[in-house]
Amino acid sequence: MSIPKSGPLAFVSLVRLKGTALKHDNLQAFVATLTARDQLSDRERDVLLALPWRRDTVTRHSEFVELGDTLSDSTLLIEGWCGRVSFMRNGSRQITGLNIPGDFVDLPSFFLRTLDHSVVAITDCTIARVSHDALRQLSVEEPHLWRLFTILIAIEGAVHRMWILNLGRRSPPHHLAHLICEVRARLAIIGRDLEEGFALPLTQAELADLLGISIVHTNRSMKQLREIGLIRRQGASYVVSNWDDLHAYADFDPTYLNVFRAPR
Amino acid sequence: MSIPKSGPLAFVSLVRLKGTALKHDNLQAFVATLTARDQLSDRERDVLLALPWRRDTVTRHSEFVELGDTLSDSTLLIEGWCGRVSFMRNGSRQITGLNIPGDFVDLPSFFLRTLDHSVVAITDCTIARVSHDALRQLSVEEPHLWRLFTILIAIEGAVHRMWILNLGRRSPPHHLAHLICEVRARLAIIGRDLEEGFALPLTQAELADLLGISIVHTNRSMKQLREIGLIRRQGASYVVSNWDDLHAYADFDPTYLNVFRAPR
DNA sequence: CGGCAAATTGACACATCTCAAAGCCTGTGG
DNA sequence: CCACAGGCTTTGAGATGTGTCAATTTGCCG
Repeated sequence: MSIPKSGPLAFVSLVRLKGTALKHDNLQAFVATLTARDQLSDRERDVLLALPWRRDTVTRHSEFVELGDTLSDSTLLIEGWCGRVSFMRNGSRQITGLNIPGDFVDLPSFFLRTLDHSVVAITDCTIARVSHDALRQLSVEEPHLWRLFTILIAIEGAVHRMWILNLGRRSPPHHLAHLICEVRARLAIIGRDLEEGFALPLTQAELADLLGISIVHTNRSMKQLREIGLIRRQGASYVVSNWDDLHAYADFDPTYLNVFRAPR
Repeated sequence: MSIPKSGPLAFVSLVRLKGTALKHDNLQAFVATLTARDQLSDRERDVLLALPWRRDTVTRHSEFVELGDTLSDSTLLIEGWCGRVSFMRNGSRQITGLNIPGDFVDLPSFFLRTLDHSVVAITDCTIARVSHDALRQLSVEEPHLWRLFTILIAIEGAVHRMWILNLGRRSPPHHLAHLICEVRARLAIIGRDLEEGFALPLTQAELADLLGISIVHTNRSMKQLREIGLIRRQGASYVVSNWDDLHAYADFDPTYLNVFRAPR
């Protein structure tokens, strides 16, 4: 694979090759998502850190993986939120996945070559890229670690199925409530759940694209949760009054997130 | 792993252990889904056939993988259609995936241990089961084959994302049209697309659970496609008048199915 | 304080659901 | 060969849910 000689691609490569080395705690969230499913030896942690990561930052709203790109490296999200976005020809968008720190955002690109969707930064993000070549080598030398990566893909599949259920069979307020529960459960895995509340950094327009409804109706759904007393406003963000109530309302069962540590 | 001594589990095991040997062409569809993505050596084909498959049949409407089961083997679909079904506590169902011959239905269970959904036979099915132990061994001895299995999971993820887009942003008639296009494209991969038409063996009630709408509205959506002239009735089933028109109407782009042969 | 993005609201049109009744097809028994 | 039962499809009518448009309010930041 040769480096393109000119044109926009050359620029892209330059951008991709910059980036600073990774500090140890940059991988904290990633290690947490892995160890939530299986034990990691100290050696394996070192192997992870020793990968040729290239740290980089990305500003809100930038589309750092574009639909149809043929990628040569995969991106790990270190800090911030981003979302998978699918488009239709008529321009409407649907958020098909939400990623938080510790998510290996486009591991699928390693397998699929060309991605079926874009990845957009919802907040400013810190990311780290590794080359597919390095991953390929890892797959040979570290079968256990590699198996865990595959499990992450399988888990994302389970999350996708839950979203399909949410879209197909839950009313917007229930869907929204379920989303809040899921996000909080996933934040808990990486040790970032705040008991007092939750901060969804999503605009109501973005939430609408996630819930598959209009902005106005998103607003009304939020209002409904507020009126039922499940969430309260607190300054700019919201607070969940009682997580048990919200779980019950949303019919939330975290089993699909596969959070249990077992040798696999 | 010992065989349970009594109770329903004993019965289940008995059922699972029966089953006859696999004939060569039973794997035709599976080999086709693999070779649509990468070349397979003759040796690899032999390895696949040599796996300790146990052939079995399953009748329509039976739920042959149940939500929460902890499985010790994975199921390949040889003949017939089945669907992944997710439930909510209130009993409503959502079909979160559709499987046709050649699909490795619960490969995910190998990674997840306990499944987040059920698998239901939509028609009478012929299946083949392999033990997770055999798969584990394969993963060590046949890295290339194994990588292809992982790719199948990643592709299913892409299909899930398309379904999320369909549910969130396509109107029921467009969603239905898209489904028909997808099914036909997937049947083509295994060499079973009929130029003259299509036969969705799904009841309108099942289609409703897939489209996330009511039965009545499913019927009206079908009618609408009929009135636009995209499909015609022919006896009990339907015929697509013009696939190009249907693709255009559904905004169908098969890229997400990842049908191209490349070394991976 | 002014400006801007985001959130909120009201009014009305359109989409979808529910309930209930008919119609249609197919296999079965007389 | 006909009548019938049962499962599926189709239709109508009224109740709800959701979208669109357009205006207003809120909160943040310089």
